[in-house]
Amino acid sequence: MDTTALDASYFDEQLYVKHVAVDNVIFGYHDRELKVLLQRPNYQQKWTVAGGYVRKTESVEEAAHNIAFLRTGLKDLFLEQFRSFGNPSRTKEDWLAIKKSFENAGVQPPPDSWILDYSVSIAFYTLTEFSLVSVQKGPFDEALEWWPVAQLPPMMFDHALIIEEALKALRRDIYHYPIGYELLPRKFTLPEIHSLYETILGKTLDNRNFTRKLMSSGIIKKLDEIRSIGAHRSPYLYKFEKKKYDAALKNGIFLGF
Amino acid sequence: MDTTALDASYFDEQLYVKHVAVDNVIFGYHDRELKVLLQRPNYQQKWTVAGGYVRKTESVEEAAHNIAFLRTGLKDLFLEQFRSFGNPSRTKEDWLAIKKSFENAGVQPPPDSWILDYSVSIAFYTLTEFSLVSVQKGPFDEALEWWPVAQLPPMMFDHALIIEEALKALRRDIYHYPIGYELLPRKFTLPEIHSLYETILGKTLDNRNFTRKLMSSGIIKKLDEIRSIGAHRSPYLYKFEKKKYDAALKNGIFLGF
DNA sequence: TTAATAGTGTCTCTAAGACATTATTCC
DNA sequence: GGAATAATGTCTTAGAGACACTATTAA
Repeated sequence: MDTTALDASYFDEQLYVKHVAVDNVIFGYHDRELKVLLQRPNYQQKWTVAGGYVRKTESVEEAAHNIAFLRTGLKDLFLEQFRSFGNPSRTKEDWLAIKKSFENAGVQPPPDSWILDYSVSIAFYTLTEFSLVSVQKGPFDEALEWWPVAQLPPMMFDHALIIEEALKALRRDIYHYPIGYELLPRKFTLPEIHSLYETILGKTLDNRNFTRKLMSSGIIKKLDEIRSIGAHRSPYLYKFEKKKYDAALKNGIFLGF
Repeated sequence: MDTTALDASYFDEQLYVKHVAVDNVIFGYHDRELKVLLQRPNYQQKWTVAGGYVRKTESVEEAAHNIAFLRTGLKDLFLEQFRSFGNPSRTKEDWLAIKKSFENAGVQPPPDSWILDYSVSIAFYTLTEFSLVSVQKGPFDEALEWWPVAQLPPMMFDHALIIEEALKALRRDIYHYPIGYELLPRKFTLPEIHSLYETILGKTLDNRNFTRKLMSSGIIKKLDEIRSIGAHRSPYLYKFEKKKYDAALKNGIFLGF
């Protein structure tokens, strides 16, 4: 939230639902690291999660999808609402900096704009395959970058907390949904998905037990292809079984790693 | 939400965060039934969940606690935020009825009041011990009653959905938190807690396995007392082990029933 | 003694977890 | 053949789930 506030159209008080923001923690996976897509508004030192507001004609879920689309160019990403944040002080401290940013951008917010007031943020997280994303910063962002969740830059507002909670929700959900589908390329190797789970859960998983459980769930399938890279044994490629995957999404599964 | 809107002070646009409502699904347990505390506004046929708005000086969690306190007279109840609801049509259909209720109550809302506009509802559920509650209806409620979740009356807005989702969240959380503590009297019998879990989960649980697992978790403790009722063997009383219970709340446990 | 409900023990089977060796590829 | 990484099988153990009888009370 709060960031895309810099888009001038947000001052249109008829278009948006006042006092309600949507923040979307966009996760990506690359180089054996879990990353978050963050933006830094013009003239700001601190970063924010991808955010925006809710049009009066759309649902909060649609707003969250729009935010993801704006920054990644991708539609229909996996998206989960995990919590809302609302208290009088969560944004106060950083308002002045934000206001300055408005002015630096040549936009003069009305002094009593609702954007500067108490606002509740409905937080989502989104999963996306890293290589598909070509990040697109907004007109008022100085930067839009992937950051490793393990080493975040200084964050505005309560956004460090929001990311922390998103990560908790992701770690909870990984046991119930086949998360890998969203974070890996269509074809992937066992070591890749193994490393993904280790990264997200932040612990090592025995490779034999991991493979056994994953295969017995039936959601991935071995292909008759090999990826040749390097001076060592080449790994087989795997893909998700769409049917099993959809069923798992819908009904939940239990993957007790 | 939406209901306590009938309180005239909600028209004070300075006091409350506009467009943000809090709905609180208050669960109680009695007579081997899981119940929800519902209110019916004056002159309305349909019922609503306990709800209200957020003061600009408080957090959404505080608002939810206040709502629970207003209706039950109890503080510090177990309270979980489980989802937010926001789309353009969720309340539309029932606005006219609500407006009528405003007027019947002798209160004339300004025609463009934010209360009638798009509003997002942040939904919580609360657990409370049935016998402790003396329900207190608000000035604009015609009724405030416990209803069995299995047989709900006609509900306003999307409140049937909200209750359904609250129940899903409760069923999810029952595996991770020692829910019984909030819904049972301080001293209770094994058949009582057994029946509580069966009711919430909507399935029968083998009494021997249930007892074994519950006791091995250590969160309840057998007392040296018996409750004498009826022409049959009298059950022992149990109580929760506060320390183990607090640890379970904080760190989560796994009760795989 | 009977009717009603409370309380408890054992067996089986599945699956989680611990653990180490062999296989492939390229240099 | 050596270095690097991929792949795979077995044993042990804990716990989930199925199952039925005995104990207590009061009428």
